[in-house]
Amino acid sequence: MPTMKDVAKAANVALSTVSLALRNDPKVKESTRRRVLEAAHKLQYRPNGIARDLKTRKTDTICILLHDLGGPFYSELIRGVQDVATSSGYNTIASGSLGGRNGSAVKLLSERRVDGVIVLAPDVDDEVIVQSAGADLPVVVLDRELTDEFVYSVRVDNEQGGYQVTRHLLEVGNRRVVFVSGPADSLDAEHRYRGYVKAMNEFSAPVSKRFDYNGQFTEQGGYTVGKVMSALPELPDAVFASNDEMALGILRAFEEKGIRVPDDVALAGFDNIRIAEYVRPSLTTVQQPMYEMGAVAAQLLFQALSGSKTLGSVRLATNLVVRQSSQRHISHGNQTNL
Amino acid sequence: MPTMKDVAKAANVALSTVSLALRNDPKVKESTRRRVLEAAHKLQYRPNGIARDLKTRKTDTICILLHDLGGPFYSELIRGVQDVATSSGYNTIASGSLGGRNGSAVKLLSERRVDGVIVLAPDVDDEVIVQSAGADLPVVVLDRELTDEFVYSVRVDNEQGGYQVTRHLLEVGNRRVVFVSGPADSLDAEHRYRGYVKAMNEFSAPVSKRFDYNGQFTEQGGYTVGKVMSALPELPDAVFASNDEMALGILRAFEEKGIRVPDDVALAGFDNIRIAEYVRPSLTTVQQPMYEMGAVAAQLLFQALSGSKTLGSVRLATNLVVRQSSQRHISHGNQTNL
DNA sequence: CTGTTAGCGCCTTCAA
DNA sequence: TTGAAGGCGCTAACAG
Repeated sequence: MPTMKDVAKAANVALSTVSLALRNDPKVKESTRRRVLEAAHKLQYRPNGIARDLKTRKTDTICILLHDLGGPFYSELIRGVQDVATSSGYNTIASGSLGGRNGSAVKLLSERRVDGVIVLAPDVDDEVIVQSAGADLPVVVLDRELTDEFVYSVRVDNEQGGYQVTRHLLEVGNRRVVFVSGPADSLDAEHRYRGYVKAMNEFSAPVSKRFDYNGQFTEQGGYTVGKVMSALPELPDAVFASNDEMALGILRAFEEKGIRVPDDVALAGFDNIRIAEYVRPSLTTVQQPMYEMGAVAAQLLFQALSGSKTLGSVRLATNLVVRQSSQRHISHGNQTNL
Repeated sequence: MPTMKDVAKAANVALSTVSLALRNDPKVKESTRRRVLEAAHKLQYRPNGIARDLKTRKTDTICILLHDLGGPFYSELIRGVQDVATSSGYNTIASGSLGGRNGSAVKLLSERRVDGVIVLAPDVDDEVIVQSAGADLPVVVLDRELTDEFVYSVRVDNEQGGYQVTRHLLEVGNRRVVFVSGPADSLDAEHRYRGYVKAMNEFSAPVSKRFDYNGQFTEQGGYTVGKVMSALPELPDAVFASNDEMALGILRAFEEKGIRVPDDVALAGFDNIRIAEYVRPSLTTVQQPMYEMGAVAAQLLFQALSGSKTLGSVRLATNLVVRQSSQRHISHGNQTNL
C-alpha cells in the first residue's frame, strides 16, 4: 500500500507538496501538481483516512446507533438524519448496539471514531452515554429521558398520542376501552398509558386493569394477549395496543376466534408502521413524525458541534391516523384516511 | 481530552506501562495496574480508537454498504452479516451510498476505515469497487456480476425464482401470463424475466410483450402499470410482477377498477417482503434467502481476511411462497402457506 | 516488570 | 513555490 511518501519519491517532490497537490491547494504549481497526480495514479495511491482523522482530530462522520441494524422500523428517521448530515457535509453510518460491553456501540461511543452520535437503542445505559459525551462528542438521545451537558434529547409526545387514540375510540362510541402494554420497562408504553388514562377520565370511562404483557412489543406478544382476551367471558368495546406490531398479533388472534374487528371490538395501535395500511381491516394508529425526529436530532447534533448553544431537549407532536379498525358499522372497503 | 501520556504522568509510570496495563497484559504488576487504572479513571481517560487503528493497521470493523440506509428491505440480510461478524469478533457498521463521489461510500471504500466491505448498492460503480478492493480490503458484492482478485460475489438465482413463480402460475391453469419488469437496467429483473421465458416456453405459452416500466421497483410504479393494464381491452390470466412492491401497486390499481385478484386475474410478486403476508389477498411471491445471503457474504469476507483461498462467487437458491393471490377459485380466508 | 524509542500516514507550521 | 521537521495518540520492539 503506497503512502504519500512513495508518491513524493516517485514525483520527485517533498511530502508536503504531495499533500497540498492532492487537495488542490493553489500553492502548488500546475505542472508540479500534474506530476504528483500522475505518480499517485501510477502507484494506485489511496489516502489513508484514519491517519488524516488522527491528525485533524475529526472524522466528518456521525453515527446513528440502533438497537438492531436489522430493524426495519426506522427508515424515515434515518433518512431524516442522513439528509441533514449530508447537507452539512457529514457522512452517516449506522451501527447496532447488540454485543454489550465490547460491542460496536461502546466502541463507537467511547473511542472517538465519529464526531457525534444519535442514540436510538434502549439497551445502551444512560451512564455509558453520559460518560462518553463531551465537548468533542455531542450525543443526541431519542425517546429517552436524559439530558446532560453534552447530551441532547428528542422525544415524541407519547402521552399526547395515547390520549389522541383513546379519545378517538371513546368518541366513536366505545366505553370499555382496554390498554395493552408492552415491555414492563418501556417508558414509551408508560407514557402512552398516561394519555390513555387521561382520556378515559375525561370521558368518565372505567380505566380497566391493563393487559400487561411483558413481551418485546412483537406481533407474537400481541397474539398471546389476543388469545387471552378472547377467552374472557366478555370482550371490551375497544382495544388500544401500545404498538402496531402487538395490534397485528391481536388482530390475528381475534380473526382465528371469529371475532370481527371493528364490528365486535374496535382496535387501535401505535406507530403507523407500513403494514398498518395494508392489513385488513386497516389499522387505526398514531403516527410518529419519524423523519422530523431524525432531522431534528441531526440538527441538534450539528448545532452542538458548531459550538452554538442549543435546546437541551425537543418534544414532537403525534398524529392520529384513523382507519378501518376503529370504525364501527362501516364497510371494510371504505377507507377513511391513509 | 487526556491521552495515555497524561495517565502515565499521573500514575508515575511510563507510557508503555499504561498501554499494557489498560489492555490487561499480565506483564504488569497488579499494584501498578491498579494505580494506572485509578489514574485513568480520575482523568476520565478514553482511548482513541483512531490512533490505535492507525498503529495496528486494522479496525476490526466491516461495513455493509447499502444504497439507502433508510430502506427497510434488508433486515434479515444485515442480521446475517452481523451474526457472522460478531462471532468473528468484528463490528459491523452500515452506510448509504447516496452522495456520489464524495459520499460515505467512497470514503469507506477507499480510505481504509474498515477492514472489509459488503456492497449492496447498485449505484456504486464496478470500477470503484475493483479499484478499492485489495489484499487488505476484500469486498463482497451482492446481486451483481463482478468478480476480481479481491472481489467476491454472492447472488441469488433470480432466474430460478422467475421460473418457479411462472411455472406455478401456469400449473394452476393460467396461460396468458405477463411479466412486469422494473427499472430498465436492473440485472435482477432481467434474470427473473429469463426464468419467466423459460417456463413459458416449457408450457408453450405465449410470451407476451413485457409491461416494461422504468420505475424504481416501487409501489407507485406498480400502480401505474396496473392502471394501464386494466384499461386494456383484455386482461391477462396472470401477472408476474418482478418485485413485491410493484405487485402491491398493481393490486391497488386493480382493486380500484373492481378487478378481483385472484378470481379475475392471478398475481405474483418477488422478494417476499413482510407486507406480502398481510395484504389481502395475500401475495404469492418468491422468497430470497436474505439471512443466508448476508451470512455467506460475511463468511467470504472473513475467509479472505484470514488469507485463505475462497470461492469467488456463490449463488443461492430461491423459494416459492404460494399465497392467496395466485389461487384461483379458492376462498380468500384460506391461506395455504405462510 | 518497567522505561525508552521508534514509527503508523498524514497535516502543518516554519524556513528556504 | 517547495522542503524539513514535528507531532496527532497509540503500539511494539528492545533494553534495562
